[in-house]
Amino acid sequence: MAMNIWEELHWRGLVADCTDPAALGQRTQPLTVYCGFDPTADSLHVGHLVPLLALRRFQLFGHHPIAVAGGATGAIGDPSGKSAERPLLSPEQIRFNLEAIRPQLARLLDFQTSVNPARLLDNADWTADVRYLDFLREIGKHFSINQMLAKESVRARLENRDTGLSYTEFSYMLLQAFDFYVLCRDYDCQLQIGGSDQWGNITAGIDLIRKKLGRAAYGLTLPLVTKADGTKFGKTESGSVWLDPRKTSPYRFYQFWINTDDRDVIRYLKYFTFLPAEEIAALETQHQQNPGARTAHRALARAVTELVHGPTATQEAVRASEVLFGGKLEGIPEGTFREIMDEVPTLHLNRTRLEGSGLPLTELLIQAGLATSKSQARKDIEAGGIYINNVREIRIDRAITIQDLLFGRHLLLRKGKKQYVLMTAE
RNA sequence: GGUGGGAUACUCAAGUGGUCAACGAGGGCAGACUGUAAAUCUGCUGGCCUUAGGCCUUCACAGGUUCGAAUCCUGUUCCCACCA
Repeated sequence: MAMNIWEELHWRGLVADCTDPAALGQRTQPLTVYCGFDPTADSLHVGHLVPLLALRRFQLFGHHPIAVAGGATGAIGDPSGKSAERPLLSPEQIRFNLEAIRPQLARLLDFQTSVNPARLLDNADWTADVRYLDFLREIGKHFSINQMLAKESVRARLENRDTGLSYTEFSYMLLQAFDFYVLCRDYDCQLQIGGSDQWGNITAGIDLIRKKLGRAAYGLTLPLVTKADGTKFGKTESGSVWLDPRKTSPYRFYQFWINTDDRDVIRYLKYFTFLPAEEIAALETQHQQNPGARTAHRALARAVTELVHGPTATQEAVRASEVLFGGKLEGIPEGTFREIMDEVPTLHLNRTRLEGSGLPLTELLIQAGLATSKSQARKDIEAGGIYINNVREIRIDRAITIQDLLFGRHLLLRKGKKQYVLMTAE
């Protein structure tokens, strides 16, 4: 049976809230839907995938998606969900971030299809030249301070006397409402989606549209991605998981998904992949019968990595993972090492340092970033947490020499279960 | 402006002259068990030295008292509470 987008979003658990589920659920006509992405960093991260993929889901069901890169809103800073005032980004930084984010937004949407091609817009295009007085008269007049103060996102900040809220960030809501209004007026956009923290901003836009255009517009928020252990989604020891392969390699990206908590994996398959319901149901059955096989984890990691980094990079990430976590390194051809080098963090080493008595392992660990100090390195070795070429090394006075190199040039250092650094001696 | 209280390691939080590199909790790292999961248990968690152990630098900042200070005194900065 063919589902519509609303049923699709529901079974995936992607509807956190909706302004008018009845009206939207009955709509069969294609709809124009938008979501904004502010250039707060020089890359999107995994948290952005939910709304971005949601746009794609709308597109797959025949609707018209618009991704808005927030050149204007990014200059102000959204206070929603933030506990403290953020420093303003410099114009150069915003421009730089914007250019980095655009291709990432473009990558997951289809701009070629003739029926409902995606659009990528920048809200600075219709905001930058608006004069302050005009904005206050045309837009600001429609906003009631009382209502704005009542919004959760604002109230949370006002209740906290320490952090407060600047007029600038307070105004963010108006800018986003203005975006929705312009998109509705010029592109017939009637639906805005966003994270659940966007509810206040979205409804502000809906109100503005009703007052200025006398039209009905809708909002739908997506759930905040949670983790079973209560920690924040999208973070690892080394920080955020980015979509930019230069900031988070495809290997690390793949590993991030592989390491998903058992309790979250099925939910994530629904959130982050386009796999059909039957396939996810099958994976769920397999997962419940034999969680140790990690079939669902593999499917999740592969699918998401493919979406973001493409099949080739995914193949390499899978390959690297199989080699590194497959156990013994014996019998692995050198060519595989070369492939892995692009995926795993790699350190180049001057060959002469390994000659003679060699380089102390403790120092090497520091250079590789696997230890912060010599004593830490020593402790890790003593605790049995250090592996050379996947063989545990417990001698703290161990030195690395040319004899340790695989194929005369590679050395695989490992700390704990899954922190690998590949070293190459030249 | 007045009075009182506070500032301790990644975070919270003990410690009020020596036994303090500093209790405890959380977090982090590692180990065991497993499945690159969770839970549980164990060890580590300022730096340096090859271990017992030793050395160096830390308790807001700058000085001082003392054989000896995170702890006492003086000044400085910043926070909080109450009163104006």
